[in-house]
Amino acid sequence: MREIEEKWLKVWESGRIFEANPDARKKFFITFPYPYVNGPPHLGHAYSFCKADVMARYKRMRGYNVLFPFAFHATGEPIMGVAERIRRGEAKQKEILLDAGVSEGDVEKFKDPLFIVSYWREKWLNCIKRYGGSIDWRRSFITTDITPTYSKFIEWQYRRLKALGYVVQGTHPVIYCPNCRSPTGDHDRLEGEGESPEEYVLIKFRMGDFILPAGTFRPETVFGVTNLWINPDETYVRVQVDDEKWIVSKQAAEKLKEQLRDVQLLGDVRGSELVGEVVNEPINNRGIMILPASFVSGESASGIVMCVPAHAPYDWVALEDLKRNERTLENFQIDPLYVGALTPIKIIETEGLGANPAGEVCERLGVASQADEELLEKATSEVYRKEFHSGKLNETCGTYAGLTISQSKEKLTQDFVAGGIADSMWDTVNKVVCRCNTKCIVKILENQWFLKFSDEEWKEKVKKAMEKMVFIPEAVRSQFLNTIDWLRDKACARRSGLGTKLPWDKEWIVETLSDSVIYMAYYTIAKVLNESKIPAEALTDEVFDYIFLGKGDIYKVESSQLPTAKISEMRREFQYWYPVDLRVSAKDLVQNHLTFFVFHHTALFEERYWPKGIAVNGYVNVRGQKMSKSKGNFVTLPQALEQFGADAARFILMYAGEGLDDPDWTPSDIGKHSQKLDQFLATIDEIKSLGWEETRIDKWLVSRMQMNVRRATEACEELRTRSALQAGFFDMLNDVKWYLKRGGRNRNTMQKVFSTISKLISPIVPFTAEEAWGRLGGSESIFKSSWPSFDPMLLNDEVELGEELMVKTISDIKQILELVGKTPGKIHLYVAPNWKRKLMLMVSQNKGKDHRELIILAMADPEIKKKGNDAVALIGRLVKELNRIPENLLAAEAEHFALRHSKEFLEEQFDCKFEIQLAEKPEHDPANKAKNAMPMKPAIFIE
RNA sequence: GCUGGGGUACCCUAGUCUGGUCCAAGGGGCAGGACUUAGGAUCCUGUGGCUUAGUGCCCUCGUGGGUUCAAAUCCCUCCCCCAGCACCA
Repeated sequence: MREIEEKWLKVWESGRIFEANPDARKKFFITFPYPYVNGPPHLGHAYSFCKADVMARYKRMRGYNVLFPFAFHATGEPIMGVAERIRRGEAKQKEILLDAGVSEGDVEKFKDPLFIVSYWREKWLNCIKRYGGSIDWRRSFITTDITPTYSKFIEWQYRRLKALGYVVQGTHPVIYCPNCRSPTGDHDRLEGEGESPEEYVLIKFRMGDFILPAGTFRPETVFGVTNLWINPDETYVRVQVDDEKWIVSKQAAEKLKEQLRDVQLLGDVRGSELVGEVVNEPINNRGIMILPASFVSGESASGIVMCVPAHAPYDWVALEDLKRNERTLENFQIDPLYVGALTPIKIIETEGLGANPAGEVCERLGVASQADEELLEKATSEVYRKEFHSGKLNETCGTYAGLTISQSKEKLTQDFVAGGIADSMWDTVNKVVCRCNTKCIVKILENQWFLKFSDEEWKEKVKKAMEKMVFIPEAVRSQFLNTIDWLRDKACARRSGLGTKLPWDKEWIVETLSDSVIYMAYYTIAKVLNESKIPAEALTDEVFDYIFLGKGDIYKVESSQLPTAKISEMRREFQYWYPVDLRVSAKDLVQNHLTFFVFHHTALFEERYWPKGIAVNGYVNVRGQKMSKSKGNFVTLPQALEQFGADAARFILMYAGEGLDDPDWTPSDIGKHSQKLDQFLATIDEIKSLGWEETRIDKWLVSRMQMNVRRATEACEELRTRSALQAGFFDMLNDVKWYLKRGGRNRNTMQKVFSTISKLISPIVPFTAEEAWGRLGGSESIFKSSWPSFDPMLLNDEVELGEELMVKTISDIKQILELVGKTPGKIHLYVAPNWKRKLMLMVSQNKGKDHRELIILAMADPEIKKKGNDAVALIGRLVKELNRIPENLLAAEAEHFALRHSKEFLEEQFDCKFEIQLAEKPEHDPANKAKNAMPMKPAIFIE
């Protein structure tokens, strides 16, 4: 197999058959997201890439001029991170590299980020080539200022976006590590994965000059507040916040400082000192008491919580606990009668919940005390869910009565804030800890650069683009549309890492997801840039404007030192290749990269250059599990190639899955499959020894082939590679098997069938297909031949039905033989008469009519009428088995002919004599079996 | 939690939109047989249970209900798995 690979790689390379230049043909531009080169390709890459390669090869054979380029991504933090860790001599990092196959000597060189990039680029390049990637390598490049022309391109992109108003400066809350002094992304966290900043509403309770802001997500509950909770053991502080004096937990004060507040500390105060004080709630100015609760944490929001016992199980239980806890009440000198008199104030009416929803649910679930955290969680979510979905605010809530919870939330918040009785602060619901082991907070970043994805007009444009786009599978469309809706402004610049500097603010580097969205346009000109060694300085904005936007006059693109011929060549390339016809990627990029890709295109390019299609696929599992280094089932592409070879790897992956499913790679199955390919080649070598005799079965095979061609073609169009292999390979070969079994021996037919199979599988297993094509007599690459076409003229229903009849009859005979357990001397077959066929068709065409009607209908036919009771009995049976009536029937004569024609074959199969008769006038029917004959189901008698 | 995709036999999977021909295609595994000195490869047969000179019965497509003459397929409940949820590639 290895030699075959080498051989064809050379042919492809020297024939330059994947190098694409504009010509008169229709074009097809397909791309694969350039990989981030901080490691070797793994099976996940191999899977998505192969899908793209299959499409590229398929389209070539369909007559398209296909451009499939490839490049390498290096911007961002991780590569810098690796270099940094090697520089610091981290053993773990070194081990990771050694594991990935880096030699001891090279590891040292990983101190240099540029070395890392070139090292992995080299590995990738060789690997993709050997894998059979049909790439035009002349257009390759590496991002970052390793390729200064690329940086120029990105600068152009951002200047254009800024001019359009799509890059703006703004403020934004992020989870932030005070120690690292930088935002803490999900993967940078020891704890709190998936947490995001949440905005708490702070309800302002007054206590003299001071405000105690209680944090909540449910501002409506202020109508049902009975008291405030404070943790007596926490430290609180008096602070000046902007122009008000607040009391909040110590931690809250620190957080507020990072949230664009002017915070001045005035002094500490123990939580216990606050307990027993009375505050005024802001709605009706009722005085309510501050009571102690251990479940309140200073870490969470303001450290002050409203108690709403009617609707919050925690509050209800805590209050009940407190009522019973005489010692605590005494300690804090709280009047037990006062506390005892606190009763839940119900503010939400929900069907199925009574006067005290929280209390009732707690009682039902058996919550005994505050210590029952698990049960309390359950109770909370139950009450919340019911109230949120079907609850309505009651008259306690004044003008808000009648609103549902979801309706009221936003309105209440707005009104309260406007009325000065509420404020807000950001925090995370659960604890987040940075990799450096520091607890993170929410910080509001200022003067950050954003892509204005929230812009409604922009969103509309993207939706418009997507309306016309092809999505493979179609199911992902809704996912994209959803993404557009929830997309908010996206920070597009960072302070550190590799990449292109924001042209107008060199402090910032364009963030990596934001510098990789329109580079497909760069591919179209990369050939010229690479081959003509065009210097970066020559690529001014005017040049790009002309090439990509058709703006300006080529003779006036003066700021550039470029010859006009080069500029117009690039313009031509762009105009020819754009738009991108299909972008192929795994499903994890849907909500980010792929959506951004459409956003940027709609912002920058003319409508006719907007992307035309996106194909999305699943994630490769290995032995049923998600691939991961820690599970020890991480498989790199070089390993797979070494072990199985390119075609076997491609075959398995493409057969493993399609659509959004996660394909599975199970090494033990793989050897089997690569043998299938060898076997395929071996069979081709045997064709030479066949003769020229042509029979009915040749017609059958050619007829069957038509449908398989059609199915395989349809599957390729939609990148359903599994189905393509099923139809184009497995089903075809199964038919060949039957053909041979039935005595098919025609060299022409076999040549035709095997050439067709070779073509159908060539996008998936290009090496094997080339080899097969060559052995079948093809003189040049199979990829220069054209895709097989479906020819309805070669379909032959009668022959196909005849074979179906054979298969069924054989299996029936076998079944009987098995039951009887005797060796057959002679087997008689009786073909059903035509009136049974008529009756069958009549019944199946009159579904829904009742028995009587059918009988009347049947008796109208003189031929059937003659059969009288037999016909009536048959109608009864047919109605019962309505769903089993085959759609296509052979006439009795055709059936008789088909069986007689295959008599020898049957005799060979069962090693006994066969007699084929018409059931209507059997010559020999001692067991009276002939009457059982049914169309497509001859009666059988075994002697 | 939110959004999207899923759960089919020993395993991987097709079928679901458009209900009936579905005990449910295909591949793998396993078992038996043929060929071979043997192993490998290849080929054939079998792979829910029962029953029978046949075209039959019962049980099965995550769970539990419902609609229908008829449900893997349509509707509802619940459970479980995967991806994404952003300043990170």
